[in-house]
Amino acid sequence: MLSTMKRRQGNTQEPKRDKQKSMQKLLHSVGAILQKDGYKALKANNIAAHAKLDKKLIYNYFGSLGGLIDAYLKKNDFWKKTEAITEKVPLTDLKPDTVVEILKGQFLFLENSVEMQHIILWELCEKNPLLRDILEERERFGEQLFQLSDKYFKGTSVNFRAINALLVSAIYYIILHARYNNNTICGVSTTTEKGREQLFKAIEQIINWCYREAAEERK
Amino acid sequence: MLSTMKRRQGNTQEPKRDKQKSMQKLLHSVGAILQKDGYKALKANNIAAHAKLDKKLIYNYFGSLGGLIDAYLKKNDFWKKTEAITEKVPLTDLKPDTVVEILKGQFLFLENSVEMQHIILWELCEKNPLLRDILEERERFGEQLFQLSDKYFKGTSVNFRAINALLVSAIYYIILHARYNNNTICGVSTTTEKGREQLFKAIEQIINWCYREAAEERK
DNA sequence: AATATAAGTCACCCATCGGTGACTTGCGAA
DNA sequence: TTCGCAAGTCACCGATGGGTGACTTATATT
Repeated sequence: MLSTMKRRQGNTQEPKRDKQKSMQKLLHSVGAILQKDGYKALKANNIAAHAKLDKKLIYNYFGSLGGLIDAYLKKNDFWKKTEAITEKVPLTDLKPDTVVEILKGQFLFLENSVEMQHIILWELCEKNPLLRDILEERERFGEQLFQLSDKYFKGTSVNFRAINALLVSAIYYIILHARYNNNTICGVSTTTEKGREQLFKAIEQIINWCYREAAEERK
Repeated sequence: MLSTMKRRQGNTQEPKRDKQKSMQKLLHSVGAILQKDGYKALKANNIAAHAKLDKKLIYNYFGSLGGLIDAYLKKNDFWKKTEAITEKVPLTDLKPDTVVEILKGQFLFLENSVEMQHIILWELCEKNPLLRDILEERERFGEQLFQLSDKYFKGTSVNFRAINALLVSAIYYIILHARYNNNTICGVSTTTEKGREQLFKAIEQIINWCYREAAEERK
């Protein structure tokens, strides 16, 4: 006992057989593969090879391939990643500029997060209760934001939630579309800086129209 | 010779070995499977089983599984299916109501065409030159429409193409999303009649804002 | 009726998939 | 130092994937 303690503390070498570390490696490999090749590449052989472990360990530790992937999805709260966007903006009011900033932030975040793209694509392609949980969490967070905007639109003809649903959906589709099809949508390039500016400006305009319309009706 | 002719004409039975018919069967099965189970189910064994033919014929007639699928995509001009939506509307002018009708039509058509949903999903998931061709054809057709709207928006701050790019993208995403996730987006249900009405109204409002803004700026 | 050829059938190849039983080996406790 | 057990290895399973060689059979021509 003393000898093993000594050896562990004496040199920095870690034990070669560490269940916890192996589990972490597998979970990490799920994320890496998801990011690199998408959810379709999440195969037992792939993951084990990436983690440089035997695939048997997937079944020893997580029961099944699905168990490992579920564990990965549970561990990483993806909605929190999107929540981080709104950390800089104040959460007391929801002025037009703030809304536009949040939507732009969503666009830029999603554009840079290949992993998030794959998860959204995954949600569109397959029925998975865990993926639905992620979506519902995201909805709950969004609802908090919308409650701040209610004072502007209550009693007006502007359905601010519906308009944002359209804009958020548009952002999602456009980014997914741009992954493999670098052509245009309605003549607007989705991959160039110029096209993105056009889209941003359109979003800004729509949001401003919402607030203007609501203000006019309330006069 | 006479005997065979007689047999063919005498009874209505067709020859059992008909290359053209077998090819048609295979092509038709591609469509049927695509509609029923999506592009992921387009396997050689599946298609052959559905057509009640040996899978060898796929390779005899089309060279490969990909060749068969490509032949199917070439045969069916999918953009023409979406074009049919606009057949009822006049193509001389593009008033707000007409644009709204076209967008609503896109929504309803896509909602009912499972095959089209699968093709759009396919476009998002995989790189395929033939699928890109379909998209480009669709773009060319859309551009014809937008040229009719230029007189309203030229020289104004309204980028009508960008706003329509957002709305069309939103429609696509919302319908794909609704396939497996019957929850809400930004609090708006995507599967109920009520939610759809909210979205339609929002689309209508945005389009009207475009024309109003352009008219005001031109005064 | 005989025959050449195209149409269609069938068994089989190899790669990959998720998953497992039986084995070996390193670690920690006594 | 010994020893039990968990950690890890490895060969292998059945199912399924795309694809093919060699065979049989129907059909049109002579």
